[in-house]
Amino acid sequence: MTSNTPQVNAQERLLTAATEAFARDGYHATTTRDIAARAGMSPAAVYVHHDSKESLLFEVSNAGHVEVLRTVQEAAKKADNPPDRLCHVVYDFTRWHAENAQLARVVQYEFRALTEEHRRVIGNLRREIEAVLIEIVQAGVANGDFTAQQIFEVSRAILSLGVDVVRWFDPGRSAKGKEIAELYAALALKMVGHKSAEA
Amino acid sequence: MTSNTPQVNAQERLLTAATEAFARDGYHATTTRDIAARAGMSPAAVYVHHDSKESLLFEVSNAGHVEVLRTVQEAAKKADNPPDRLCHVVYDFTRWHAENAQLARVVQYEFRALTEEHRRVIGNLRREIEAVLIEIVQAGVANGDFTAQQIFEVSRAILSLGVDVVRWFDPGRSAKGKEIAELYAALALKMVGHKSAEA
DNA sequence: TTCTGCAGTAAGCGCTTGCTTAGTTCACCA
DNA sequence: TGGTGAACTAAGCAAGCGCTTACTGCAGAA
Repeated sequence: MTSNTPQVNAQERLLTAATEAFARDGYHATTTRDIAARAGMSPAAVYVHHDSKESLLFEVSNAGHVEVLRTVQEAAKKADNPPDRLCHVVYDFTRWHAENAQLARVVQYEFRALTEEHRRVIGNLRREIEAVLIEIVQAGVANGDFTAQQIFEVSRAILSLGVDVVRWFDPGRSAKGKEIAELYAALALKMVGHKSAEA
Repeated sequence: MTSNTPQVNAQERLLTAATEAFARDGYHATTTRDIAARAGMSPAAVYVHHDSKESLLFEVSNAGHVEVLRTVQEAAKKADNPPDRLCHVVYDFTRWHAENAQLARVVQYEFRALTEEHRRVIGNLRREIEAVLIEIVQAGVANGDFTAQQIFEVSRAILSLGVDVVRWFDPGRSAKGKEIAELYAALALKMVGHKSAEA
């Protein structure tokens, strides 16, 4: 790849640059000049492809949330009994947050920087993501696999584990994402009161 | 209290104003003019009492972390067997995050806005807070109360529950802090593999 | 060869930022 | 009464912000 060959198109390069910058410094501490420099362009080039700094954030956040939703929805299809479905969802959810640390950081920490309208869109995606987990816990309680009393609260607590990974995870120094994901899947089973979840 | 009577001294008023503003908008989106206005002063008055915007953040963050550390240390003294100590620590830690939502938000979300030097100070406090939990889990595993294999990882996961409360907790609409704290204490017992933790 | 339109830039506008300066007010004390 | 120091402010500076404008270079169509 020679110096003049663009690696990918400019729009995609800007989204990658924005993700890196927002993850590193946070939305408000990132300048449009930072983003442009990371993408190898002049500050004005940002506005050739995107309406505003906030719309750049929205595109990143939206893409990230869609990825998470798709990830948990597909995980939920990997088994048909609640305990195994729960394990797959928690495992994939957690692993996604560890292995996509930068994007995950933007997804989880920059919600409040969005405009009210964009917050509504992202809020709906978040509710869909939660719903996948809640539905599994409900099914497990209904058929006697789980003994949890407070379905919504326990579901949210399980998601908290994965979400909080982005706060402390360090790709270099932490355990591998797979290992954390495996542990959290096992913890999730215990939290919902799965029969054989005490080892 | 008449119009001219200051409610508390100016320095304290500024810290309260900063906490509110940082919690609402985040550090980088808060202006020193916001803070001054909330404290009922001119923008310049901030600098009579504090060196910089960042030092204001540090004072708030430091005070918050010290409160958390004291809270968990005192909770750990409320019992002498690991299961009860774990319950007290998780209960008080979680409840603190719910009932001090604004301060907790600054504590958990603005760490990266601190200077490197201040991050070191706060980092040490965070390690002390974690250590209280880890010590209890270790003691419980040592004496056979708990069966957890990965002590550090499980301890951090338990803290994640309380930390993540600040992301979704809404004093008006969520359940009471006490109820969440009680649930999380029970979940913590299950997570460490406490014998009678399956209900 | 001329025209069209898109990608990109240099320059900079209007505004806001954190913070400073020079000055005022006022309680307190010798 | 006059002096001192602390609390506070009006005004504003230098720098940086998001974003715009007016322009250039160039690939492809006519």
